[in-house]
Amino acid sequence: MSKQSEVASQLNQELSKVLERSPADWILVYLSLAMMKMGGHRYGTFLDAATTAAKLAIYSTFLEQGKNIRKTGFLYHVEPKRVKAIVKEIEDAVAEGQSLKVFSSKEPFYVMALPFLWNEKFPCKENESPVRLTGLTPGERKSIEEGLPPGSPRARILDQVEFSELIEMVHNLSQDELPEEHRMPFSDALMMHMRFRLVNSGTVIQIDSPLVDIPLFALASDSYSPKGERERAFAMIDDVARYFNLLQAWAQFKEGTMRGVEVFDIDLERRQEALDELDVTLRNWADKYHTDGGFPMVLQFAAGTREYE
Amino acid sequence: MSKQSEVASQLNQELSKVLERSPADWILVYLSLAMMKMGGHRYGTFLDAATTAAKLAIYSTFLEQGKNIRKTGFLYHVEPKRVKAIVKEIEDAVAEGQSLKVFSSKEPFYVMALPFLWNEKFPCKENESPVRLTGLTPGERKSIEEGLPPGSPRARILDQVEFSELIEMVHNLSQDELPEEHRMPFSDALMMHMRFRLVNSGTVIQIDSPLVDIPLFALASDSYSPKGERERAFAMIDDVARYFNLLQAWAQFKEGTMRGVEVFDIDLERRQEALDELDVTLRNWADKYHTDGGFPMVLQFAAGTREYE
DNA sequence: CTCAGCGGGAGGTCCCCTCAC
DNA sequence: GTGAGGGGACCTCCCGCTGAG
Repeated sequence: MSKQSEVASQLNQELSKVLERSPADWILVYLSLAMMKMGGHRYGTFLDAATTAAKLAIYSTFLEQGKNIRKTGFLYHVEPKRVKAIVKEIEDAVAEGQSLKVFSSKEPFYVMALPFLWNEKFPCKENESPVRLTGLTPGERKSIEEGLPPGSPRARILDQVEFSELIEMVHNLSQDELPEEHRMPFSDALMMHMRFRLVNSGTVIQIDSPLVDIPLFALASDSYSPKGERERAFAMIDDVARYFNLLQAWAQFKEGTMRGVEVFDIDLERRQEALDELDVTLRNWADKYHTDGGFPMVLQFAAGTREYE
Repeated sequence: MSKQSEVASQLNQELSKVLERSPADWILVYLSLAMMKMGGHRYGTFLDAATTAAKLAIYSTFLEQGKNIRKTGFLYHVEPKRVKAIVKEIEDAVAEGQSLKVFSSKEPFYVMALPFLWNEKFPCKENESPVRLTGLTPGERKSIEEGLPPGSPRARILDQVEFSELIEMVHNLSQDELPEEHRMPFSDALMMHMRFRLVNSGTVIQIDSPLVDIPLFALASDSYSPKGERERAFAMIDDVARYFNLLQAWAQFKEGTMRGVEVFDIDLERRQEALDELDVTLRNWADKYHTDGGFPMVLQFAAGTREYE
């Protein structure tokens, strides 16, 4: 964790040279870090989601311009042919339901669905040992079991073949929900990707026991819920999306919307005091004006070190 | 403006079906709308910027994983070959300065640079008429001049050929700053794109006078500064980037950082009162703790209608 | 001026394979 | 395991062209 933070700050310094503080670029970078590094989405998934967003911007302009393909194409430097294809793609998606390539969730499907499928396909009965390898003494089984971190759910420990089967199952399951056009066939590369991701996210633990010469895999978390930095990363995305939504209303001069930025310098010894007071003040403000059954409102705020100018 | 808002809200409703409220997807959509529709960036520019952001996430992980190409590739389902190319690309960019494809500014270069180049290449002297077409009576010249909106800068009015020349010049100027690898040759498609964008952004006005059978072009704003909805759209991007930056510090449990969301319902008659009070309260809070020469801090907030759950 | 179709090239994302350390 | 190389499939972004309303 601390190593990650170090690298991150080092990276930020290097990037400031390259990006030269264009705010939109920073938004994209923050988002990619959150979705790929924290969420574990594929590189291609991020690109697809971004492409979809850009297509929606094109479609939006297409409607505004009175469904004029050529004009829309000129405005964004896109071929009329391509504009037409994009419009058709989106209209089909609206008509038939989900068929655009989007993130659709904070983490990839297989990361979230795997624990359930694991217990379903490889159940571990009360009186059985989670370790089912042949040629092991009860003592050796026990030592492997005890090698697991405390709090691990009671689930069977799989060998590489079983684990690969499970991954293929969960992959096929995730593909079932997708439309025919953009399903991905299962491949070794995909398998390795999912395996690394599951281990990296802490959902699965890989055991390289000296007792057996093959790697074993154990389920590490039963119901899926990220902790700590990962959990906050997801909350961050939620907040930013809502905040963006609020500011968009503000940018359109909609009534009942307000935004503000307060820039100031503070004595570090009073910083925590100030933040605590801010928290209380805003809660009181919201409480003061709250009316049951009233118009739905939200206030978002964030305070911290000023890095931008 | 109102037509745009109508279409936008109609679009939003359609999109909610398709996107199924994944917050990261919404962030991308908001960003694409702001950069492409408001900023006037090309479709390809948005895709390139998003790709660059994803590459940076890969590079970041590459460093964290001890410069292990293969592992990085598995984590994001990217070929080792491609990882290597991405790493090289970024390291070259850091070493040699700017060479990644990014937005780099809120609006494309040519939109901002054109007014200056216009006055430089086609100066309009004090005692000359801005209209330089042959075969027009002084009265006809005057009627064309008076057709311009008030507040237009004094600049020569160009015919289609001159305008195209000017566009090509500003395009070449913008390409000079780019590295050799990804320069775009000038093309008719690009010319039409820039022409539509300049007119659409209000920087240039197209005059289809009945007196002449060819379209004329007039400069509409001298120093470039967007107004109204466009101006707010850019402020919005700034705000979101800073807010994202603050939340990232919060997600990493950095000290002196705070974020909050207050959800409440309000009596519509008291809404404006509440927002005004909020504004004053937060300004007072910042003033209260401000210390000259202290630690740099920023507070951001936004309040409005709650649409998300 | 708009819409329609055709051609081509370049580069990227994906997949698989082998070989040496 | 890792690095480094080969291959091919497919899609998308760019460019150019011509012809029908």
